[in-house]
Amino acid sequence: MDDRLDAIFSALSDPTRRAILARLANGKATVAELADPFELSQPAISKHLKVLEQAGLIRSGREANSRPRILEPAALKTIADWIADYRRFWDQSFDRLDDYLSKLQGTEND
Amino acid sequence: MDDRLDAIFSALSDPTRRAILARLANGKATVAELADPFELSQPAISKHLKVLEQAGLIRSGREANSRPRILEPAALKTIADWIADYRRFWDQSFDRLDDYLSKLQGTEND
DNA sequence: TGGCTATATAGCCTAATGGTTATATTGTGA
DNA sequence: TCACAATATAACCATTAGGCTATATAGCCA
Repeated sequence: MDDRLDAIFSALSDPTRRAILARLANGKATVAELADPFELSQPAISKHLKVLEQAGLIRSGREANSRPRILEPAALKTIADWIADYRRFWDQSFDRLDDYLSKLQGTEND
Repeated sequence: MDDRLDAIFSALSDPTRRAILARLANGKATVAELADPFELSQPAISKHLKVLEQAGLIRSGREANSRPRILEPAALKTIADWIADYRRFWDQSFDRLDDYLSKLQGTEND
């Protein structure tokens, strides 16, 4: 688990990779499409994609001639959960919020 | 802002540094106390602390002969906010939750 | 099948990271 | 003030990361 957190946080520590994730939040995209906004070489982008994929933040698809990437939200949830343990330090209303969530699960989520 | 995110995510990508934060979640601690659980040299810990401090995740105090560290939650909130933009991808009840938060701000937070 | 398109891999370079030991700095208290 | 305790800094080393160019691979289509 420590290793997963290492990989995910490390992957997110690069602005190019975060920008790639932001792009993928709008839907799947090919490597060429993902590379387009940057002044980096294609291999550099492929490397970034490999880092993201190994961290579990994205997945590769298969479509005709291309290998489109899609977002893999579970990895982001992993670190969101990690951060949640610290939430009480900055969010005073967190306890009430947590109560609400429990109720929501019990009453509406069926 | 990109630079801040870089620094914070990068600081969090190391398990030693995350363990240090976890320790500081229980309250302030001296460098010696923070170093104790690890088999690392004292300078190695000081380096980690410097990384955490430069990322804004901790602060140094001054107390007699020692320089105790304390948690600085704002930096964690910074990345929590970043992740929040992706929350919809894994949390279906997020929209309702968001509504609730707005109401909470308006009615109870005074 | 041959060539084009899309992407991946290899090999190289430089800079940054994380560790070490040795040493400097700073404050406390006898 | 002197010595010790707590911490920081310096100098060094090995590994990793992120970039590049050149080249390999894989699938589609004429």
